[in-house]
Amino acid sequence: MKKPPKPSALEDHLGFWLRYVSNHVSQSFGAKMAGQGISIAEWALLRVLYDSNAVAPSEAAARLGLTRGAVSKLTDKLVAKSFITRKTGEKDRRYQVLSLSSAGRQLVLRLAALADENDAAFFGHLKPAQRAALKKIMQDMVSRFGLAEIPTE
Amino acid sequence: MKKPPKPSALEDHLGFWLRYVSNHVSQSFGAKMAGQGISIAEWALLRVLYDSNAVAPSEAAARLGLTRGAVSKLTDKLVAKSFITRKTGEKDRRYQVLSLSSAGRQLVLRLAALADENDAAFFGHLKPAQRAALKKIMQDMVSRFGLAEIPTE
DNA sequence: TATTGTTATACTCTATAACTATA
DNA sequence: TATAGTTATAGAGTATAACAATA
Repeated sequence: MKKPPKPSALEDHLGFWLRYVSNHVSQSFGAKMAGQGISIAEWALLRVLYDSNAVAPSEAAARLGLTRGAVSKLTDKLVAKSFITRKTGEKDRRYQVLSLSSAGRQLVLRLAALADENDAAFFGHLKPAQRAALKKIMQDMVSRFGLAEIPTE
Repeated sequence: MKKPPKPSALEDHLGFWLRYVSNHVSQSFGAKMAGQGISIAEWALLRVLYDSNAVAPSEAAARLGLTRGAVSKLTDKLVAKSFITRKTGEKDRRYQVLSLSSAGRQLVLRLAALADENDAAFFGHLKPAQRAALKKIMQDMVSRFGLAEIPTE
């Protein structure tokens, strides 16, 4: 009697476990952001603008790995919520200048605190050495494989 | 002069790095599946059916953390591709019985091999002890936080 | 009534590519 | 022509909830 081949199970893969945990961490984070009326993609854009205020949409798109169209829509939403402003460039009127409003700047501080909180809730129980090792492995992989796109999902 | 507060950066969070890597691993895997004409969600359903052939859609939905509606559509697609069959239950005609066709069974073997390949490509460079530690940490988190939904994305 | 599976509808997120205005 | 931003369209994936068949 021939026994059926036994293909690997989902749980045999490290990628499965990584995704499992990562999905939950992100969902939890997404829920915290949603509680503030902000999507994760919006958060990423806000965070970019906090670091270098006055960024053109095309530049933001490049940094976030999104299309200009996607950034255009994110911008619409954030402008509608008064967290950012959008002005036409002075020298070259094709460009726009995106900047955080002061409400936007405050929001980023609040969201960053939530991000810290979320990370602590999931990883706080690990020993510092474990956290460091985990981070190092992930960062190594990013450079080893030349992984490009930043997670915006 | 008051200096602006410095909120944590995206890269300060372990969750960010986990997602960064996980996204790439999954995208790569998804591309391999797509090469076989199968989505990741379809793959997950196929894999469930391989383990216990003759599963009701509602049961599959429960195992995968999807709605019955979602499973209904996945089933449509897989039946159309002749990888699974769908019969009405004999005892209780409300239930259906989903089973792999022999083509489906072969497909699962092929896909599982691709999954192995994908995992090896990303994690093969790690030392066995590192892989084990990584897996352990992830599994610990799953049980520690009672994370329920299996990743189907 | 309760449950299974189906389906109509909607929503979110994103991409592609055509379009407008500016250069 | 070339580039920035916009927008029309589409597609993937999923949920909600109403529905038909069956129990």
